[in-house]
Amino acid sequence: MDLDLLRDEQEWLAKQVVIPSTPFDFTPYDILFGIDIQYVGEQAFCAISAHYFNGEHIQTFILKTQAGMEYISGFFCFREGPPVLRAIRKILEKQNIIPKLILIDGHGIAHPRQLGIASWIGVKTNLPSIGIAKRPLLKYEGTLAPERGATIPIRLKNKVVGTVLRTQTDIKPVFVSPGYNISIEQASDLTLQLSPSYRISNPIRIADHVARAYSKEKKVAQVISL
DNA sequence: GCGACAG
DNA sequence: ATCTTGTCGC
Repeated sequence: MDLDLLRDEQEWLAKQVVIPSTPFDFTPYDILFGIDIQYVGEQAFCAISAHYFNGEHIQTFILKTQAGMEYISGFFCFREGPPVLRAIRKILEKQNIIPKLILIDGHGIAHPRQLGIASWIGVKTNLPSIGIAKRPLLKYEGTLAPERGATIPIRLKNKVVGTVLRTQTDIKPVFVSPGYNISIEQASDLTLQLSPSYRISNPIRIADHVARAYSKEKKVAQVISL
């Protein structure tokens, strides 16, 4: 695998990433997607959970497809991106559902080359996206207060690129960064809103659950196969 | 050279 | 991410 070439590709795509400084006005009945993948070897089970911005669950979709390549830290977008893109395109054309925002496991611009999986998806689809990771990729300073809603910034070369966010009191935080076309602050605010009960946001949590079940050959009611 | 390393 | 046992809690 030619990592130098993939690095060039990431740097090229990073130039196309737009991060506004002001929030966008979403409507309670705009639609967002929560996305997660489970792997069995190179088989990828991609689940997409559709929700309204008020949090209400609409529908869940599943697609079994091939991983983009092996996993290499820092190059996750090339493994997870292609399967996700296939699933999104199938929903757009076959289900006629168009999201206003995408939430995905992993980082956005809080990445050494500012091109995590969320940014890759955002650039490829031209849709606003947020990356929410369970572990940091960049070092950060400071101590996070124990209460739900507490935040501290994540910096890259003295520039703020994301937020350490505590979604539940006394529970480990998550690491939020914009993927594409959404502000750092709104990315954090929306993530908190969409995480009413658990550490992981509901849309991603449901996608994780469905992808996990299908990766183990188990069926889940009310899931649409793409 | 050594350690660290999203999912 | 996956590999794995017991265990705590709703």
